[in-house]
Amino acid sequence: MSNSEAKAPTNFIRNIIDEDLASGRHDKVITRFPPEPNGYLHIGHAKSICLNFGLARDFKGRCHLRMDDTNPEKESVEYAEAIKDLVHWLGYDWGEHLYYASDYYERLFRWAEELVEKGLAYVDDLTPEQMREFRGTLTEAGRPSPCRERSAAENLDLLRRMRAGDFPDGARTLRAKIDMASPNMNLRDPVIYRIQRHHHYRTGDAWCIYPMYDFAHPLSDALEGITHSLCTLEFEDHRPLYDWFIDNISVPGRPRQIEFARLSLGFTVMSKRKLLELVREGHVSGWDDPRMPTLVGLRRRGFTPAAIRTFCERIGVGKSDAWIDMSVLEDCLREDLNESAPRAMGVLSPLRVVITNFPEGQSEEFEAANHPQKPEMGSRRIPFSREIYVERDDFMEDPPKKFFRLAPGREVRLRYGYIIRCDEVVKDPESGEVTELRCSYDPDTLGANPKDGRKVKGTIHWVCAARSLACEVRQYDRLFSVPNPGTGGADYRAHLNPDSLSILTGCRVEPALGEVAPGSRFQFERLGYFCADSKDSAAGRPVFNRTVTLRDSWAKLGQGR
RNA sequence: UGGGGCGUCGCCAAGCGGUAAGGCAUUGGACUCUGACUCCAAUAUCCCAGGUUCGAAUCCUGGCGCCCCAGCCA
Repeated sequence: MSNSEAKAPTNFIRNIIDEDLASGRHDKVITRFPPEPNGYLHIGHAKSICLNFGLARDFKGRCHLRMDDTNPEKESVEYAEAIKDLVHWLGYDWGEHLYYASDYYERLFRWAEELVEKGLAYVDDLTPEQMREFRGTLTEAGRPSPCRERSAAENLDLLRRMRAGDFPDGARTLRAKIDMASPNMNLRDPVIYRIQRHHHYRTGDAWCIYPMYDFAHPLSDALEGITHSLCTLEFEDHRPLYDWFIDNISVPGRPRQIEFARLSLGFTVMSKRKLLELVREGHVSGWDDPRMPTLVGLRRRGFTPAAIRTFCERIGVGKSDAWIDMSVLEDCLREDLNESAPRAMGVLSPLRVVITNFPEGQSEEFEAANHPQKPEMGSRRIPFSREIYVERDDFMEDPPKKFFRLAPGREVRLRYGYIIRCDEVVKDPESGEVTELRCSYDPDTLGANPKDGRKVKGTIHWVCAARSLACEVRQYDRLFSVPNPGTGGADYRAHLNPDSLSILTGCRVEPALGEVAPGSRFQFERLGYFCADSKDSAAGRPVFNRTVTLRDSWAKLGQGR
């Protein structure tokens, strides 16, 4: 990892860990990333991954990857495998410490029995509706279930029969016996086991009862020797319950739960439910659609793991609801890509230019550096001939002030090549559209400034007409047109940005780009960073995704495209 | 009107009684065969009101605002 990632900024969790280490409460740091394999990881998960694995790295501890798979209805191996793949892609390794909550089912069940034996849990016969009624409301205490005072022996028998399959789904639950009048709803005798005959992707049909998150999580943490169990803010209210289980069950460890604010990014949505809907309803092409905030989507878009790591570090960790601006992510990306991406030239919207004083049938090759600041990245040869393509946006018939590009009578430098002057503009007689520029070049300006001292301020990218390659380029923009989709009573789908994808087919790139490997990234000079699509790009027929544009101070002036 | 949190520059975020770090964004300017990169420069008195103190963003009191909780989801 690069130097810029070396010094992680401090945050309240690091402070807590420092104190725990100083006070002797813990002598090591073991964290865990506990995804439920019921969906694809997104940038919000990346924050948690970087936090947990980053802490473990910095404190010389370790971080476990644990599938929090306690709800067979929603989970699958596909998701679990994708999670492992993406955590690795992000640059983290759990070593030997891959765990599954489902591997703890037997142990968890024994702990449930322990609770029953201690008179701290009971089997309840209430229906879901009744349970809701008995639970009370935010301002009124709940009432005890008629089953609350069953004997330990009866409860133990009932619990075992629940496991044995003696009762239908949903007929009974195991509940912790805590306090039906607690102002904290989580303490009003929470359910810890439910009967649910559903095939589990790992345990198959071995179980017909499954533990709830609140029960399984703290115990799994304790079992693995987790010292700091980090989760998001909405679990703050669950901490007393988390501690209750740790306090009342003979577990081997004493993990500490700490909550932090989840990540919210502008102009996108992050909930698994919404992301799933976007996929199912076809608003995007799939989980890996380059417009999705999923890690598979970002990867396909061309994001680098390092950029995402830097981002997670830069946004910090706190307890206030944080809305991060997309520009922070984009800046991290540009910072990384500027360093690592080789330069190339591509013309998105080609405009034919004929160099009238350059001999027909003749051609030249120019030497072009692959990176302006990094000679070690080498160079390549770029073909040039009488006919070339330049970007349509780089010509204006009636240019405003400070337009340093082509215009009638104006001179501009061809990147790595000659200075040319626009002598004539050819238009379609019917539409009036500019179809071609006739220019002349100054033969003395290759790698040199004009001898007469005249200044040519603009440099534009271009490509040889004959020796360039046609290709498709997909330009992506934000998926939603408002910062917080779904506000103001509207359905978030109403805020989908209709222009989030535009496919350009007549693009031209320099010939060297014909055989690029899928996934490889380039900076198309003056345009942005692009990567060969991992699915649709093929040898001789490349397809590029625009990862992110370059900063464009011209566009900022409101003059640009 | 129950409980749990949060409130420092447009967006994040340090700060933990001693006189407001940093990043992104923004605005000037330098440099430039990418209007990129890089580089300089500019920009807050800390939700409000009282109080304690020589001194408070940091402590106390009272307000105000926002978020979360009534799944046999996680």
